[in-house]
Formats: sequence, C-alpha cells, structure tokens
Amino acid sequence: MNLKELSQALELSQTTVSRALNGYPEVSAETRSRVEEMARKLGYAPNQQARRLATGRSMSIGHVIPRSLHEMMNPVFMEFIAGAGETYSRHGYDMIISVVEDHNVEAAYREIASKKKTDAVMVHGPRSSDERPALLKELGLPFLIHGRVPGLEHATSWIDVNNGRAFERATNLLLDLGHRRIALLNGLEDMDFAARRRAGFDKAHHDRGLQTIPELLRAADMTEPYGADSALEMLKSPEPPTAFMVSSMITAIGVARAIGLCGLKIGRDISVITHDDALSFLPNCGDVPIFTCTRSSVRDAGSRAAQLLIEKILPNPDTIVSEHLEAELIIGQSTGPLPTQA
Amino acid sequence: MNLKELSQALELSQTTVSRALNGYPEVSAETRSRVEEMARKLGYAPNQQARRLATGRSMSIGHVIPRSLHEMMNPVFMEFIAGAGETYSRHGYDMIISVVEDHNVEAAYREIASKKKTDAVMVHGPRSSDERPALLKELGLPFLIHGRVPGLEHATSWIDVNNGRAFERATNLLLDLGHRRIALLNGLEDMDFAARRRAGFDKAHHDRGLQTIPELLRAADMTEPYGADSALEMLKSPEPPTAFMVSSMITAIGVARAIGLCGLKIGRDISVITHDDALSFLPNCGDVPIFTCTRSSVRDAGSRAAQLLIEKILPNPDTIVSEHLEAELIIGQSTGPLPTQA
DNA sequence: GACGTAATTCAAAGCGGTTTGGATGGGTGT
DNA sequence: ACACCCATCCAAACCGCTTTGAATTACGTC
Repeated sequence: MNLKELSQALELSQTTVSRALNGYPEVSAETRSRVEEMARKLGYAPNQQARRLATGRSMSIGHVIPRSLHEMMNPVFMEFIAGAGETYSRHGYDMIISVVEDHNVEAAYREIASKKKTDAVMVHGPRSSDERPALLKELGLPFLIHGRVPGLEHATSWIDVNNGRAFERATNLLLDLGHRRIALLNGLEDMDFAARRRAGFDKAHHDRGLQTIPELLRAADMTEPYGADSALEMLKSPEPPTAFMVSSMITAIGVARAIGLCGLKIGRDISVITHDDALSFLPNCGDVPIFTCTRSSVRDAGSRAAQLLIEKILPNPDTIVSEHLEAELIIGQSTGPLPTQA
Repeated sequence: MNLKELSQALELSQTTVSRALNGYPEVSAETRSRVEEMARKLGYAPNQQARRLATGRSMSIGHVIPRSLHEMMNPVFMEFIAGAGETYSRHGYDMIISVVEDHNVEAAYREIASKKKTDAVMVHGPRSSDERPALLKELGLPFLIHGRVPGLEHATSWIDVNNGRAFERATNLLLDLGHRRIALLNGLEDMDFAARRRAGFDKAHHDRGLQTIPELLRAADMTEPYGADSALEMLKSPEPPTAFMVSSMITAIGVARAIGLCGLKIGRDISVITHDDALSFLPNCGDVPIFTCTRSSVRDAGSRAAQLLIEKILPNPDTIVSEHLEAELIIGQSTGPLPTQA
C-alpha cells in the first residue's frame, strides 16, 4: 500500500493525500478526515526511505561508539542510550549506533556525513583533548557532547554533570569527618570527566591547605577488580587510607570487597564515597543507601541530551546550548567519622 | 557531490558510473578504475536514502528493546549489541535501536514493517510464552532470536546458550562437592533462559534422587540487592544453604556481600557458582577467577547472531538456522567441598 | 453579472540512486 | 565482404514520497 494506491482509492491526487496526512492547512477538514480514515482502513504508512529522500532529512541520530570507550563505559553508556532512545522515538527519530575501532571513528563520521546517514550525532566520553568537535564542524554535522571538551565550553553544545563540584563536595564531606588520608580511585584521567573529578578532589584539599597523597591516587578503567586490587594493596600498605573516593559504583563494589577481605567494616573502619550513575541494575537507594554517593542519573542525562539535540540544535544548527546537571550528595552507610585510634 | 555530477565530470552516463562503483561486470577495467579514482578525488559517496529507495533494501537491522527487558538485562544487552554492531558495520549494515514501553512493542514492529525501516530484526529476551515470533511472521519481517521460544525451536531461527546443560553441570559440581542445600537465585522464570536454568538445576537433583528445597529458590530481576537481600535472609534462617547457584554476576556480587556481612568466607564456608556473561567491566578471569562460573561470552553471541542474520537469513528469509553455544564451566575461588560440621 | 480573493485540489517536477532494454562499435568466422 | 556476437556504454523508467506552481471552484462585493 503506497501513496499512489491510496490516492487512487480516494480519487484524490497524491499531493492532497500527502498534505492531508502531514497536517498542511490547505486541505479541507472534511477531506482530511476522509483521507485519514481511508489510510487507517487500508493500513497505509509512508515509506521511510522515500520520505527521507524527498525531504532530505534522515530523521535519525547517530551514536558512534569507539571500542575503547565502550569497554570502559559499557553499562553507563547503555543507560544513556536508553534515556535518549525514548526521547528519540517520541519525536519520531531513529537511533543508529555504530560500534567501531578507535582508529575508524573519523571514517565513521565521514561516512555518516557524506552518505547523509543521520541528521546529527551524539558525542560520548570526551577526552581532555578531543579531535571530534573539530572534525564534526568541518563535516557540518550537528552534534551535542555528553560531557565537555576543555577550551570548547562556549564553542560547542554539551550537557554534563558538574563533576568537579560533585567531587569537591564529597571530598569536603570526608574531610569534615576528619579523614586526612583519602584515596582516589578515578577513571582514566585523559577522560574529561575524570580530570574534573580529580580537580574537585584536589581543590577540596588545597582550600584547607591540605595536600593530596600521591600513593593514594589511581586512575584506570573502572572495573570491579580495579577497585578490589587497588584497595587491597593500599589497605595493606604501612600507611593505609581511611577513606576512598571512587568514580564508579562498579569499582566501589570492588573496594567494598577488598575492605571485607581485610576484615574491616565499611562505614565504620573505612569510609567510601562513590559516584553513582543511578544504573537500574545497581540500585543504591532506599532511606539509607549502601553507598554514600554523588548521584546523577545518566539515563535522565540521555533523555535531556536527546531533547536538546532535537529541539534546539536541529532546528538551528548554529545554536550553542549547554547544560549543567548537578549531582546530589547522598549520605548512605559507607561513610562515618574517622575512627579514633584505639 | 552526487552521481549526476560525478558522471558529468567523467563524461560518462550515470548508469556506467553506478555500475562501475558497484562492481558490475559490464564495465571495462579501465573505465572502472577511472571512475573509482575520480570518485575518490571528488569525495563521492552514494546517498544512503536514495540507494535505499532504489534498491528497496534498508541495509539496516532493528533491535526493539522493551523497557522491562532493558531494566533487567541492561549490561548484558549492551554487550550483545556491541558484538552485533561490529559485525553489522563490517557488512555495511546499520543498527537501529528502539527502546519502547512494553505495550508498544507490537506497534514498533508494525511500524518497522509498514514503513520498511529495517530489513530484519533481532529479538531479545524471549519469554516462555512469547508472541513476537508470530507477529513477525505475520509481518513478514525476517528475524533471529537471541534465546529460544519453547515449542518454536524448529520453526524459528535462534542462537542460544545451552542454559539447561550449563546449570545442570554446575549443580552437579556442587552436589559432587557434597552440598545438599543449594539455593538458586534465578532470573524471572517467565524468561525462557531462566526456566531452562531452573530445569537444569532440577534435573541435576532429580537424577540423584534428590529434591530441591523450595525455601531456597528465588526468581527476580537480577540486581545486586536482590542477591544480597536473598542471601542474607537465607543465611540467617534456621537451615541455611551451603551453596548458591546464581544467574548473574551482578547478583552474585550481592551474594558475596551478604556472605561477608555474615562473617563467612566465600569458597570455604559457602560455595557460589554464577553464570558469567563475560561482561567487559566485570572481568572474572585470571588463573583462578573470583567466581566459579558457567561462562559464555554474550558479546560473541551478538557477533555470531548478526552474522547468521546477515549471511543466512537475509539472503533467504525462509531458512531456519539455530545454534547452540556451550557455556564453559570454570572453577574459581568461590567453590569448595561442603565444610565438615565442626 | 463581472471580478477579485480565498479555499481547495491537482499535475508534474524533483530527491539521488538502480536497473531495464536498447544502442554502438570493434572483432570473428566463413 | 557480410552476418553475427560480444563487450561497452547509454537514455529513460522507476523507487515512493514531498513540494512547487498552476488550475479550479466557491464566495462575497460593487
């Protein structure tokens, strides 16, 4: 069932039928309803490909995921996608996802642009120095970044958690509780989000005239064993930390395991604060969550990002929009005052 | 730069240029290379939408994710997607993902079919009674199931881990070690994979004339707190289990936490075997992995599924292919013989 | 009753490719 | 020298929709 057949069944021109269905004003109300009814009866739906060709809009948004990024951010990324996906479909957009090797990212974007595959792209996991914004500008491909690229805060559109502030506040909480040997298990610090968390962590110390402790600072892919192994090693060292700031729930779970293995009790002997992306399969809620955390729903971020892209950037690709999401600081069971030396 | 312009620059017809680029034989080698060179020089790439309209193939595969499924399978799902995505792009296919509310799944498929959005779809997380295969057949949309629908094993194409056998073997291992009070923390048992795991668990018992213990059987969304809360409750009961079979690493981590909270040692006091989907952010490997597990890479499954869909099913939509993936049973640190009563 | 205007409707021209059904021309066999 | 056959290449149709520009009809006005 295509437009031609439908218009013949109605004894109307394709023009009129098309206009009736697409809500153009130059169609009488009566005709429109007649068309709509017939379309429903005959089960007509416009061919997507044809419409795309005719309008020049692909009605889809691209997500290019570098393999390396995916390895690291896997679950977080999926949650973002879920949020974005819902918003896309509400607006009639498709989401197309390309998982590519790192060295093929540029080629992937070029292909999207030259073949006119999508109307815009979402950029994930920006690094402190990231070449994607320049490339996308060159290609004329509208985009929005989940995160920020330093130096391009005012030149690109983005949505980002206020990572610096979140980690500064969390660190201050630990300092207020008396902790002075605080470990930081960060993500890889060439990632912008990790650099900002590190900066917040440092700032909280420096503002009180305190120094961070080099032996207690780590940066790596945020896996569970990373958390466990690092924490184990630190806890067994001559001068162990009394608290941990952790960049991911997954890693924090590893830290908790290590603390248990050392026969210590989390929240009493050792404090832990983690960033919590509010992943659906790792709920950390309730009156008193397991982990004290800085929380910001990455799913909401995805949803909001999609909305900004579709409503602000697509209609006017030169618009620059940016939005900060503040993380909540939520007190759970994993923090407590510095234990007094028994 | 479109085909018309390119052909003018070459002083050839669009037909010839199109054929040269698409590898048709009726073009001389010389002409072909001349065309290819010029195309490269001018940066020509065929417009995706136009090609789709002309060929009638969308060169894309759809994944419709019901919200409920997503909640549950989030990380596993993402890993599958990653595997499939790589295979897709190698074959020139796009992956389009729709996250929809459960009650909109049917509508989503109907839309894909009527608008000709994708050439085929991948079906995720089949339930013991699942209406999607029938719908997709009605719509004439080729598909492959990741998992199986009971009763349709020979009527549909699928790829699936041999869940029954995996859990049967794992349960036997525990029984061999002397365990007689084995808890099962399963996924929701209206999901086919969970039903099969349950069946394997039961079979291992029944084959030895043993009964499973109703109080020790649970089925729920496979979150971390589910594991922790269930295990805690069971361990504190008058007749606690001595071993756990768990359907997901995430849940197993919760179990491990509960064991720690009870002051017990995993592998010595309490044994745990989990299914391990080989998620990249939860590596459970090394010489002696943390968890004894039944392991099957869901990423490989995705990759293989995509391959079957593209290479077997698309060329001939009536083909029925099915493939079993065997899970490895890997001994880690979380299992040991039944402790002798001290 | 002629005329300007607004409200509807339509035929046809794209959009940018692929594919069908010839045309053209050089080489071969007799 | 002639018929015939490939090897190449091309003009035009087609995919199914949107949109431009024009035609038709209806209506109120002077």
